[in-house]
Amino acid sequence: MKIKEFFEKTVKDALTEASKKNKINGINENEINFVCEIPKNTNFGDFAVNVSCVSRYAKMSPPQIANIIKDEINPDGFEINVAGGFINFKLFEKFLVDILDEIFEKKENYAKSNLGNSKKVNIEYVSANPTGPFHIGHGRWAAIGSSLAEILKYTGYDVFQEFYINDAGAQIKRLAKSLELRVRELKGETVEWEDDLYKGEYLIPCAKKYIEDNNGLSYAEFAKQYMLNLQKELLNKFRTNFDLFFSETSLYNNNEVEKCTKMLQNAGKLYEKDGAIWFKSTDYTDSQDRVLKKSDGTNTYLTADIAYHKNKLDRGFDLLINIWGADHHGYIPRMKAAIDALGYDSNKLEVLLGQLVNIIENGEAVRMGKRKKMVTLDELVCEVGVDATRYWMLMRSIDTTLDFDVELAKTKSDQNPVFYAQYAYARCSSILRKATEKRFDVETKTEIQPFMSEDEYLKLIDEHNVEKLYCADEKADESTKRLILKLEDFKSQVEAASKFRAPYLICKYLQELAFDLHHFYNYAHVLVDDKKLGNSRLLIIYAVRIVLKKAFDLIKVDAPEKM
RNA sequence: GCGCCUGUAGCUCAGCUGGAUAGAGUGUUUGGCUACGAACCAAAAGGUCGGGGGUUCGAAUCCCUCCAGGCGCGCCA
Repeated sequence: MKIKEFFEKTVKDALTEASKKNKINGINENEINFVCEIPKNTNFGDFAVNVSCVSRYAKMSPPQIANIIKDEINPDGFEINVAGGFINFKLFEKFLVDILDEIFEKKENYAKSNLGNSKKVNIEYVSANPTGPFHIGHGRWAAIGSSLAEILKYTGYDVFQEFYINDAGAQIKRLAKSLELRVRELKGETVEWEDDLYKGEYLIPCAKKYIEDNNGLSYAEFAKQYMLNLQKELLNKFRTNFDLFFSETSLYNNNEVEKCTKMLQNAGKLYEKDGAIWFKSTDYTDSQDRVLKKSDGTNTYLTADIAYHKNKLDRGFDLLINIWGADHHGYIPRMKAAIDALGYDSNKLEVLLGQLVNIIENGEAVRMGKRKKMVTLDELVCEVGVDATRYWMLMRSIDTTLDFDVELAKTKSDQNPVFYAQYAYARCSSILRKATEKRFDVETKTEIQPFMSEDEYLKLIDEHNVEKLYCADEKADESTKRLILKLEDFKSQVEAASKFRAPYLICKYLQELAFDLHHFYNYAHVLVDDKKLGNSRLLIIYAVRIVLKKAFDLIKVDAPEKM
């Protein structure tokens, strides 16, 4: 059990007891939820529970209530004091040792949970058109989707990751035309480009390949495959691995679009107007009805997408998570309407709306667009690296617009917070290496023997017997306690990241844990002569390293042994 | 006009299931390497939590309203 939950329960049980003894009256236990938190001012204690919320039922002042509850608690392993409406708890060493024990026992499974109860989740993200290279915005969805998938898996969901290829529709015709023009250009022709074509230079190498060997494929097929392969390569490099690339065209080939439309018709949700077929989405929460079949006989994007969502639901997923850009927000009601109209439960669709990424160049925001030259995700990754790019994309809540200053990212990449956290990991690794290496004593100018032998080290880790956490140094002891409590907090953070679909919480946690480690390092020398103390501190470093590694794994960022 | 998101330190952002003196990074100023990595740490300075109402013992947090910015409101995808 998490420490916070333990104290919440402790207080609640004490309240129940006090109520039984009629020391407190008038409470409705179901309505009282205590929240345990870490006081900002740690002089009060390590944890605190505010009991003021009881006062409105009990008609007593918060301090009175706090004292009554305090008397009902039998402190074991901690001490209690009351200040105002707060009951403060100060932990004894044993609590901290228990935390370290748990980490050593669970190792790379520390903080793992079954929150998701093996629920089958399909998470769909990026889903770009195969008409051009990814821009920086796609990088945000790739980073968030792939990290969220890791977090959900770690908290007990059965996760399936999917990429929807928008390979049908008018944009593919334009792509084919664009390739054709590039091919003709390469052959020496002078061609005329219409405004809505893809004039980006990325089609030139594609055209060269086409001329070399097109395998009998049409311009459309060739360009589609070429672009999709480029996208897959980059996703792979960006540590974003999908279980399935689902083609929109396949829905047409398998008649699924038509079948799905027919189902809507049978449900009485379609009508004809102005030569087009409309879906009566206003029967649900949409603000207007939507066209499924245009008057020229072709389907809209929505029509195939509805069939796609039906397909996903038919595959037996309990939950569909889609990551969409905020510009698609108006699309949610019509999709939910379609799911309900088909007889499924639209609550199974959960759309995470991510605010967009602004590119800042020379201090000005540049509007994104595929048809003009701009920084691609690939270029960015080449310049600043996968780790920094992923971290940058993840570290803010998806509710805030991300301003991506390309110049800053390129020239000052070592200011990226990811290095701060990675440094903490490298530092831990270094200390653990140093423990069994010979060292140089600067005063005596002699070599001194290693802190411990390899065998002793292995035995220490294996037995992980923490004998002495505290010394007489107040700063060292304080930083020790703080660091270990931060390790315990990882469980809460992973759970919250999963529950709120918020990978940025892991980044935030990494910053905090790294800070506590650096702080500890500054005040508490690890390899000290006091063997019991030194061994215990070495074990703390080892535990920190386990937790840092796991946090990095969840966001798919490297944890370097050296930097 | 309607819908969603945002407004907190010079800048970038946490905090938003209501609780003790509103936090971090960065920038500025200052101090700390002769033991395990100074890519670090410590200290100072920096705030009408966009404005105004309301709810209550208590509001950055909840409700109402106004203001400002972003995005959307297609027989585009």
